[in-house]
Amino acid sequence: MKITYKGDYALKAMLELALRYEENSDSIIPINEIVKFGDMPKKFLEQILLTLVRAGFVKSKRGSGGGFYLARSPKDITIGEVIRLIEGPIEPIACVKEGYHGCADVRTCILRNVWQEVAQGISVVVDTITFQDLVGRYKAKTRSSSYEYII
Amino acid sequence: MKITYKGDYALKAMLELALRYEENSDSIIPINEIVKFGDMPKKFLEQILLTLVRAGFVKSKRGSGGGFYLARSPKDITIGEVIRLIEGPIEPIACVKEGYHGCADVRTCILRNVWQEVAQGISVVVDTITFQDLVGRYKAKTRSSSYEYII
DNA sequence: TATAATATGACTAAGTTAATCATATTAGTC
DNA sequence: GACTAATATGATTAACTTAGTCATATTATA
Repeated sequence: MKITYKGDYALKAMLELALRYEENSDSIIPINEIVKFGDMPKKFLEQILLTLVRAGFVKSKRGSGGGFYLARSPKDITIGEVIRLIEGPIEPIACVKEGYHGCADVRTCILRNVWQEVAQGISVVVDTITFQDLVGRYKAKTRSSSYEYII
Repeated sequence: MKITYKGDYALKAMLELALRYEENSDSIIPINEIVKFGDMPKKFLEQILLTLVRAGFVKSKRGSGGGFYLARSPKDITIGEVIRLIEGPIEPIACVKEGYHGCADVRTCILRNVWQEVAQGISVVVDTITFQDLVGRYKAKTRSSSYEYII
């Protein structure tokens, strides 16, 4: 039931871009700034951002003055989409065969149903939270209790 | 968000023991019988059963005529307990420091909250389903649609 | 043209998973 | 009491994944 650092980094990077999108939807964020807040290895983050770019969540601009920015509004991107991109399906176990109809054995089948229910439980959370929501949470937290914010 | 084969095997073995417990709570099941239904490598399953024994879910009897059996009634064991034993905490990311109060950075903290919500969603499923429930599902399936059962 | 930035592919160390192998121990059965 | 069927346990391993690093190419701006 684990998420990898890759997924954690991807969400943190997206959150940073979403925060900047809020300020100014045209601003381009160099990777160094994302690294600065997220405490992530730069080269690893490059790979992750490349994946996000290819999937159409993020756009990039090369050359000096270049960087990354959200391709869509934060309110139109759920964290579930990003998690699935980086981590694969949220179902704990995928059925091995494509286009299968029922499992070979009832015992196996019953456990598959459980995994589907677990996936449902996860989906309810991650497919309803958008990056807009996270930005909102961020603002609420920094406004109401900024003294908790340790640099 | 994956479960490993180890966890899947553990649940399948427990389900088998629960089915047998239903029939006769005193019966001892040799590992070969568990293997037969679960399509699991025997030696790997031995390791898993040993973990289940040490954790108190299962008891074993050595020697000829020996085998494994549930230590408690299936209605008193949730699948969440077994999942946690084999896979570790269901929280997708554990907070690094013990006894921490708040995260070092608000962005990180917000994502931690999301993981907690995901864990909650998983918990609602796995901590309410007992092996008794799985036995019930098994019976319902084999009764109502036994023709789907392919050997 | 120099430079600041991303793009991309190849490579790698460390850890995890899913086992296997060898051997010890135990408890019935003949 | 020897034999055998079974679990107990530790050591080892192949394959895979994770979390990176390294080297180099490309691009755009100043």
